[in-house]
Amino acid sequence: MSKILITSALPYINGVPHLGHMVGCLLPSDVYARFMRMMGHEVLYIAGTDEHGTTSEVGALKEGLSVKEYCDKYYNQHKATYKAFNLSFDCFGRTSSEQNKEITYHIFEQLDKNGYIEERTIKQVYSVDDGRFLADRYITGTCPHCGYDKARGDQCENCTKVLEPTELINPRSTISGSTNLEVRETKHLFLNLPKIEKDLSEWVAQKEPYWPDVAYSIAQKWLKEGLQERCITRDLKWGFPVNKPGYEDKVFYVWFDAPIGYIGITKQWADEKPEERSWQKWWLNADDVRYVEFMGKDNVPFHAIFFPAMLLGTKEKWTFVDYLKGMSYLTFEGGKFSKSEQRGVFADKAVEEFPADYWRYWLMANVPEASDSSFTFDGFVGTVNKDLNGVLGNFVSRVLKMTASKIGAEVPAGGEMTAAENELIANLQEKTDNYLRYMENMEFRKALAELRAIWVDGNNYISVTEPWTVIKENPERAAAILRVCINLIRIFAILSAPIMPTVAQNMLGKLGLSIDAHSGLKGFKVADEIVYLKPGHKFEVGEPLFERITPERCEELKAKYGSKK
RNA sequence: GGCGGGGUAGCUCAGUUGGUUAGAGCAGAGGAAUCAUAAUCCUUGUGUCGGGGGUUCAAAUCCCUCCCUCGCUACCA
Repeated sequence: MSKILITSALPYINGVPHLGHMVGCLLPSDVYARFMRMMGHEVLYIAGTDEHGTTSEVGALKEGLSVKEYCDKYYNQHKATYKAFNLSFDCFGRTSSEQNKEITYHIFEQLDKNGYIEERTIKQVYSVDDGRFLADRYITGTCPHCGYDKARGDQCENCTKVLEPTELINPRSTISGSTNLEVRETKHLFLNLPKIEKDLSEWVAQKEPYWPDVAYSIAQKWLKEGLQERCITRDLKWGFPVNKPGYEDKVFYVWFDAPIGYIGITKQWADEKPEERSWQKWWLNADDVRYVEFMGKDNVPFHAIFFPAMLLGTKEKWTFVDYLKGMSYLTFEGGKFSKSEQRGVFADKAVEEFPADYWRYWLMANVPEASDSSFTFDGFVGTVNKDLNGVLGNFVSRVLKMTASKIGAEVPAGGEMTAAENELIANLQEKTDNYLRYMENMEFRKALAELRAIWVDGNNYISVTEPWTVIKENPERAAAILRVCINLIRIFAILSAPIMPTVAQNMLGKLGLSIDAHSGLKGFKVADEIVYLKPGHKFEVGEPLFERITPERCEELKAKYGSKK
């Protein structure tokens, strides 16, 4: 057993996550956490909301709430949505917590003490009417290159040219529309990344064999171009006030305290039961911890470069990421998810339409590992009807109904294992080994393809052995076949549990078992598991595991969620 | 503009230390079976591997170039 620390990139507080967010980091991290627990490891699985920054302040303004109220509201919404998706966090915390403040201050003090913090005076656009400095992105104006009148201060979306906000013609505040803007000087703190660069390069270099290509190449790219000093403070109200004399009216940049949030949230978790939990055991001088991070590809530089640099600069022995799983994006019916355009399925609506496990299965089977992948309702409906209803659900149904009607609602007695069973066992063992290996390596698409192939073997076995025919002349043999099939249901449930926890429990429930009572996945031996349930063990047929989705329903969904522009 | 990912069957995607006839699932076609949710099982692929050029006995894979697409580009997070 080893200690596995798992984090998912922290979703930003503003708004409801859509399926792309779910599959980009939250869901795969949950599947991995559940899997590693079933493999017998000590897992700590941490996530939470990322709350600071201008975006929350503006969002709160629009809703007429204080920033605190705004964040409380959306924090609860996030939490409820993830619960509905069955995400098994050990703690779902917040970057605005007192614990995170404490650790952010500590890390800053260490960086300052070690000479990595610099004071710089910069010029920035100030909006007099808004009473705040504006980030480049919050300034809109006419592009000097192409004349597009909604160009942002950092880049023109029309001609894609990178801009300075001062280049814009007729600049105005995106927040209020005010044109009463002026450039003011303001003093800020910078993290001296060039001074840390050498240590960081050495640290990245030793990671090469372990990181996925995407993550490693992105990290290399940043190092190759050379790091610049990075501003870590902002002129805002919502954030942790900077704990350095002369900076009391400024806060830390959201990206400074957000990754520290992983540590801060771990402390939130520990503080719930201080007598038995310790955050340091996971984060400081914790040689026995393997740390795996999940995130979208846009987040890789922050996790591969800036966060490790911050930790290196403290000269303390923090837990650094061992494996960085960077995901590509999920598109919706070939386009982007867009809340403003009402395109795409958002997580809270998704679980109102179908049980979470339908989504969990489809998303994990199509997770964008190597490149962007595309959600389509046709694909989703096809998968639910074919894989879940046809292959898995129907197998459970045909086995239990046949046994109940022809023999009785208990595991039948009699008969022996034959060559057909030995072949089945060998076949399943090979596929199970593959499945476990893929899951351990976080190759989720391959893992799910293998899991599906395992279910297919069940239907294949029953087709070949034809117990419905055999029972007429050789009831003993039919009993042996159906006994194997009922045990297959249990095996399928256990193997599927990390991906579809509720379905797995439903399957085991039919057999009068609980998910907690199984023997785990480590060293899973099909030959042993296939004789686990003995003759006489009662079961109930119950309701079908899944519901089919009709073509009409599919069309309704497409219309409802804006598949057609 | 710069950098990175991707472009493979009708659809969603595997596949590069260069090597027989390029694969899977779905969809389509044919068949088997009738225990089961009109479910299942088997069989079935004439693909300019984005275009062009090059290296090589041999290229989806390596090199050059062009096109399309997604992302990043340090003050969105």
